[in-house]
Amino acid sequence: MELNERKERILEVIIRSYIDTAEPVGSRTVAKQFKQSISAATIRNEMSDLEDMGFLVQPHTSAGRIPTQKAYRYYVDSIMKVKQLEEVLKRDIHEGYLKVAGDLEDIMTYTTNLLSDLTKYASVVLSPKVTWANCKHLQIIPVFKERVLVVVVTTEGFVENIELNLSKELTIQDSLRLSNIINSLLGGLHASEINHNLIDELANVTLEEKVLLREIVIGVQEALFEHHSQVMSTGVTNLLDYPEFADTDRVRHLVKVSQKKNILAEALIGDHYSEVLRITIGDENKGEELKELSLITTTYELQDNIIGAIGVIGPTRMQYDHVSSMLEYIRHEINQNLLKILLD
Amino acid sequence: MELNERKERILEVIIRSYIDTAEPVGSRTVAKQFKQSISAATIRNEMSDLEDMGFLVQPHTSAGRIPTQKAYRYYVDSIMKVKQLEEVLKRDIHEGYLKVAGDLEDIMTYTTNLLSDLTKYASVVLSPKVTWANCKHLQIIPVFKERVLVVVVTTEGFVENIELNLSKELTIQDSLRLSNIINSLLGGLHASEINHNLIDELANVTLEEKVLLREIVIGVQEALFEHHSQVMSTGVTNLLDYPEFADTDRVRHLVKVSQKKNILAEALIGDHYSEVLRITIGDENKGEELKELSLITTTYELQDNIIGAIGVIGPTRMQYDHVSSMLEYIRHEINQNLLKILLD
DNA sequence: TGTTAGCACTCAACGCAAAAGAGTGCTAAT
DNA sequence: ATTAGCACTCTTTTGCGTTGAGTGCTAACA
Repeated sequence: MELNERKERILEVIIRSYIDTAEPVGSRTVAKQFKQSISAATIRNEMSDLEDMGFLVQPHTSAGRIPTQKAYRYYVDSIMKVKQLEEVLKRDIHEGYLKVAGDLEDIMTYTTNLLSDLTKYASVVLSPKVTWANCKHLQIIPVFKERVLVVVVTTEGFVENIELNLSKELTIQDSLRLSNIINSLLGGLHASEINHNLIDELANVTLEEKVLLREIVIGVQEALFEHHSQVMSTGVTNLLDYPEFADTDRVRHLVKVSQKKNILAEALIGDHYSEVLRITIGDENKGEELKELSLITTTYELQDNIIGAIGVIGPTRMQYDHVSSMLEYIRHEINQNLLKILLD
Repeated sequence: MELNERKERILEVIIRSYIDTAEPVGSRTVAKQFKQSISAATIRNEMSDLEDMGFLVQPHTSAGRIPTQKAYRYYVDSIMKVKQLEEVLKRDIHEGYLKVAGDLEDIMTYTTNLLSDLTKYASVVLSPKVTWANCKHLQIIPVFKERVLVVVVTTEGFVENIELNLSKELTIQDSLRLSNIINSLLGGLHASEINHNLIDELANVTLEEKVLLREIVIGVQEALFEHHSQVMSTGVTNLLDYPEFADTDRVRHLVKVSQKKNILAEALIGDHYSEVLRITIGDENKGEELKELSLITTTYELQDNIIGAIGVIGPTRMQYDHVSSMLEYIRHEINQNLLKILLD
């Protein structure tokens, strides 16, 4: 749906104002922004049109108008421009990353806090998922009786712990030998090539060891498959400060959402087609729980593979432009930092 | 401060009623509980006395009275009796633990949920802290360049990961050899005996290896020292249902507290003198943030060492007796389960 | 002397109506 | 097509009497 220029400008003013104040916007307020070049009455007519077109609604007859989700969508698609972050801010952020560089977990926590601090909304960060396909090295450590700990290290240098119960208790020697067998396989082959049959055909390995190896490989594969990447989130308390979350029911709902890591993870994963930034507004969100919120997400990469995502959750009247710039830059910083870890 | 029997009974009725309803209690309400054996007027006199003594306050002249923190303290110390949990409930809880037995993390999450579900308050669980003193086995795994992962396994079968940056990159062989050296030390000595000097005096170890060993031991010790035990918490949303948290400011405050894991951890650790249960009411809490809440905590043990704590956070008008019974029994269950893991 | 009935008094809470205020839609003039 | 003017609508605020729960005091009573 295309709008003529004046309608578009009016819509923009209304959206901007509503994002700022959370108050319905009246024709006079809009007129003031136009410095008397158009009268309030004209704007009233235009606003009435915009309402008919589904861009605005009135909470009640004698109130101003507020933007609909359709309006936000139009704003995000056609009006808003994502600016570069100011240099000062960029520098500050960059310096922050310098301090945490090197440690993946630190980068992730720093990012989570940074996002919620700078945007004043809630932030979600999905840390890289360790997958069997990237497995480079593996270490088996006996913990207690038949229980062992398998530590998986990926080619990117990420680490994951998996606890398994085997059919037999291992000595330290056993565990070293088994680790060695798997690691020498990993040295020559790609992890995905290691399977059931391959283990059966190994030479110089007793039948008992084969059983254990199979238990371990399958156990690890299953665990990694089921294991979600870590979801970190902060800043729900930021959201509580906005008037739309003034009543207790909304708060309760919000707190519950923030605790359901899986909902957040799902929302963050979504489909990232070609665009870098993905913005979903209110109902556009998959989860029922996020219908009254907006989400802006982006991904981060290592060697052209998407390995995680970061995002910001806010009210539908979110500062889309500002948050977008922020995410774009922070995504860039993360990519740089991950690369640095890899090449260091 | 001692109260005569009648005052004590009146105070008890008022506290019970206020815990139930969160409404100020009037003389007539109390009189009804006494089945006309005392008149409302007499109770009014007694209540006036109790107010002078600091056990009751009036929100305003024409309202009933509500208990002060002093009253709750008196109730907890001198009136309340901690009953045994009903058998049915005990059985349910026990069966729940059977399902998660074996995995420490599962036990902890189950406990957290159980506590908040049963009490309808918020629960906090401090999982066992891995300390150097209990270190039984240790495994060094190269991750990337100079970065290594050290996996620590304690005598209790708990596991902790520590990432360190060493001064030199290790090969897999190096890391195995270094792990072996430390593990053979751990085999003969108690972990606390391993220090700087001991490493210097080792035979059959090159100077370079000694440097690395020192880096590792010190790095692990520092990391374990700084590493807090994990804090888990649920059920803040439960608290939002109570009328005392109806206004938004309180809610915001509450949500913020629940997110500050360190405050919760500190509150849980506290000083557990001789008593099993520790009850702190309102102002008695250390943190400024908990001044309007009450806390009941208890510890759990393994082989006579306190290794963690569990607790419930609620409004000051908390069901002290009920929560106490609950905690007492759950503590018992945890102890049993940990012992089972150890002996399994 | 301790207990109780009775009564005047206090004060939050509730309901209701009037007033204020913000904003619209319509009409008629430009 | 634009605009000024105005009646109309509906929320919000304010003020005010009413209600009701609960107290404290006094005087009578056991």
